[in-house]
Amino acid sequence: MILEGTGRMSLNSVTSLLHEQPSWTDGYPTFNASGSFFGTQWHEIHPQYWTKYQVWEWLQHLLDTNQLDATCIPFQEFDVSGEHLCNMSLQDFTRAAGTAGQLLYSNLHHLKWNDTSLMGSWKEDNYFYDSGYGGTVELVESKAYCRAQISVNAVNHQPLDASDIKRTQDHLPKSHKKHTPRGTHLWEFIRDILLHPEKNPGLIKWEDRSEGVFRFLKSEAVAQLWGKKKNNSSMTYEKLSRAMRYYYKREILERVDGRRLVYKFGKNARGWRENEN
DNA sequence: AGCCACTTTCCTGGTT
DNA sequence: GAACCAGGAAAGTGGC
Repeated sequence: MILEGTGRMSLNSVTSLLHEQPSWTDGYPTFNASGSFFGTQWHEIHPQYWTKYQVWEWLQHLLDTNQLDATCIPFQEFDVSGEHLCNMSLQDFTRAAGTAGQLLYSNLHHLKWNDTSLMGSWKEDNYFYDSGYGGTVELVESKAYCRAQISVNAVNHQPLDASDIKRTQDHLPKSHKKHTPRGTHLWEFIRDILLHPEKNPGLIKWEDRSEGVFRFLKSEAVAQLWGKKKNNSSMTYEKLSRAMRYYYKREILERVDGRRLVYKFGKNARGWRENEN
């Protein structure tokens, strides 16, 4: 699993995470054979024993697999251990995360009562949301879908199955079904690194946060991370940047002249603004 | 099977 | 000269 796009955490917790993870200190994540930062992945053990970081991973996994907007889950409300998490009531979840709290509660409930040895397959199978392509899905529609997922899930009190997915998709406008690749697109991958720099520090930074201007600090490291995500070990910044340039025409990115490694989000890029509703 | 969106790969030529 | 930028052309990939 590639660790991209995490939630917001307090500076203290981020600092403690950095201390917990020596391999992180070079500014570019390294992975052991299981692909985990800490040796044991969150889905391999009972939620009761999750560290704060694993709680965080679980939240991120829900966002990633369901292609939910990062604003759906307030990460700062979940700077807690697995034990604490398991003691939280539905009301606690709702208070912490609003409507998304029900989704979180249901998923956690499922994990708590299922054999952890089965979680690996569950983890792979519970991808029940494909985003629209190229950032053309309006955020409002995305949130409506998010609500649809939550309501279906809340009724069942278990992860959505294929029929749930079908049912939910049937309520979507036709445009949502046009092209629905799994996983994020390049611009979303870049956006998520920017939104959660604590996960991959020092790779890309905002130059002008409000204008959506950003700069690559370690261009080849970003390319390698992108390649890792796409299972392509020969990815280079040269090739990644070609894909970036194709975004100009689609207005997902705007050209920034004269500044090396600097790009700017365009009007068709979603989810990068601080208070995007 | 074929279309489509989205890259990926390769390239030439230009700029910093 | 290395690193980056611009964009054409074509191939590859995966969903539908």
